[in-house]
Amino acid sequence: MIKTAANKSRASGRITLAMVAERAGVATMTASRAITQPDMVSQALRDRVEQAVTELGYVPNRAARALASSQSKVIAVLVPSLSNAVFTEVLAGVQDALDADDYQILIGNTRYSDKEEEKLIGTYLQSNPDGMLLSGLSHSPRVQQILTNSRVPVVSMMDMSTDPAQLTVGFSQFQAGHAMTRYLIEKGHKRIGFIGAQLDERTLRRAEGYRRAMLDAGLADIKLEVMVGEPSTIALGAELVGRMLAQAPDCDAIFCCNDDLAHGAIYQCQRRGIAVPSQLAICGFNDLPASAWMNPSLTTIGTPRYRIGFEAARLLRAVIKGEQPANRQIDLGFTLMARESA
Amino acid sequence: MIKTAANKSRASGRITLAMVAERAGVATMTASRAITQPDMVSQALRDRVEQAVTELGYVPNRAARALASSQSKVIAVLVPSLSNAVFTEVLAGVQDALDADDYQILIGNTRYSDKEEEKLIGTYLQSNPDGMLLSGLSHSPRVQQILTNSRVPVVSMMDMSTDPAQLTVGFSQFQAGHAMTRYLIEKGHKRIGFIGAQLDERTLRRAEGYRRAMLDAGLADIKLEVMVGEPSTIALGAELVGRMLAQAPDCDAIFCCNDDLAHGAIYQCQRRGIAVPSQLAICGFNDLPASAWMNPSLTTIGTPRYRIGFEAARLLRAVIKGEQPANRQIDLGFTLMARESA
DNA sequence: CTGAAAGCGCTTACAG
DNA sequence: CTGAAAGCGCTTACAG
Repeated sequence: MIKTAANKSRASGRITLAMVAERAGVATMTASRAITQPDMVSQALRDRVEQAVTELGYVPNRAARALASSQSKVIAVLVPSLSNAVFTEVLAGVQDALDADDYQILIGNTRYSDKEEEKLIGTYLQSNPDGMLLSGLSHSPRVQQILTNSRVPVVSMMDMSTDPAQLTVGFSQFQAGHAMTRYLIEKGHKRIGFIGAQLDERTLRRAEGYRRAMLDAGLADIKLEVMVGEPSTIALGAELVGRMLAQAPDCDAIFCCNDDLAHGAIYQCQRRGIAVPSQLAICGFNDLPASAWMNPSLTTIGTPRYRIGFEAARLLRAVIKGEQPANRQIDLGFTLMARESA
Repeated sequence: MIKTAANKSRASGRITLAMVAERAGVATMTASRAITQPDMVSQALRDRVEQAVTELGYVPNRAARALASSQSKVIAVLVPSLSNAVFTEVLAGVQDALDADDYQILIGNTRYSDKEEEKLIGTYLQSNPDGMLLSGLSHSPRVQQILTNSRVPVVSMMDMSTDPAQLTVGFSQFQAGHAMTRYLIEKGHKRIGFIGAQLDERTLRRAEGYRRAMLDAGLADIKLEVMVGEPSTIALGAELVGRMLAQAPDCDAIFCCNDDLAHGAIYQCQRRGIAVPSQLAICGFNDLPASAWMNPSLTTIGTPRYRIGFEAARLLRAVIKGEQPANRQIDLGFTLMARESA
């Protein structure tokens, strides 16, 4: 029967469990168990199956397993960027947390686009994932609808949610933006600018924190904001510091919404002969590796992105296993790194 | 029959093609065709199926499709690092090249480990990928064996191969290392150090290029090499420039095997009051974004990593489709970026 | 501990 | 252009 199957035109040519079973002289079922639940098979048969597996070079077919068990062992992770070190560290945390569990991790890059996110979620849903890890809290209505219908467990990463039902791991982007602004105010700065790019939800929340602090201190001025939708780069930071200075020449400190922009701002100041921090204080957000090393070193917010990925994956795994997590919202906090630039 | 199926305990609860077909009043086959080969179905039936799909919110089951068609529509990509911008750009190229083709891209991070690579390839083979994209030419014998047995098409990225049978997209790491060293020699430097970290195959090939040039110029000296297995970081570059200077105090130029190390070296020189390039010339490899902007700007080798990913994916796609590529080895070259630091 | 039967949700191959 | 049957390679649910 196995041989006939192999002769039929639809056979893939791969070694199948049935072939392994035949070689080991057991039923397919037993071969299956010997591989996936070895404890339930006698030592003797287990050995014979293992040997057949080795001799034949058997590789299980994941599609067949997924179809039969309706368990895909797939976890999809969506991040808005792969060129941003923040998210590659999130991914590293996710991978480390799931490493031993035989999960297949599907990494999706939404490129900061709701459309891309929708497309990726649609594609990934075809793989019937056991769970999903999403970046951010804000998703298009369609995405929310699709997610609800699919009944796939979802954990949101990066920011804290106000909805207690939502599973979330991150820190408050608003509070971090507020804390950095308070730091600059307490240093005696009065004309504190904010440079924001990409304008993703995290940047917008940081800007809200900045505005809250400026308003409360009576320092708010719309001229002190430079917001652009382009992706954050060093080159853009260099350009925007110029724009800020043109727009608010008396600006004495700039809070950049991330370190890339801040690096560009500092390099630009160096070229223009603007002393940092004495003439212009500059700070960033995320604490990338270069920030501690450059001269002047960069004052910034340290963010726990590796741990966000790690804890989010643990939380998702627990939920997939049917556990009721004690804490559905995990706030990992942030750290203000006061250095030379501000 | 469909209803009974839904009542059986093994049903997943998902909407199936059979349900769509029933709703549209056609056979499952026709529903299948209406979705995957719409041209082969009459307008009337196609519309009815489409409507049923929408009403039911049908999502195709990829595992079932893969199993029935023995076509996974999966392409696996293995890179040694996700924190290294070089490889995230390679991935961006791969994604862009495959974007329209409905391929599912499996991204694997080998962390510069042969063991991890072996493990990932084993896992990915379970998904019966249509093709694989690998970083580098050097793989463990076991991996080569597994790959050969699997008969999965493979394209190697990053370096050029001497084996004409191998599908390869990249540039010569050896020649690039050689060119940078020649540049420093022609600038009049005599005591040119080489700093290498991670010691992956690309770094080793660059070092060989350096040695060849030094040897030919009669400048070779083992004291001028600092090679360590740790991952490349800015912090490590800062440390190793100190080690180089301790080991070869008369060193007048340093070729760092990548930009991260070079950045660290420059920052360290700034802190120690060593003038770059007048006292010590420093150059790197890869031309990361910061390299053009920092002060002094970094002399380095520009590498076409986005295009490597893009062209490698195109080549793989062509091979999967059964085409005979005109060129099995695509050399994308490199560019020496002469700037302020050397 | 072991196995024969049925089924997971699709597509292939063949007819009509 | 349309469809009934069989099969992809595994696991579940039941028996023994």
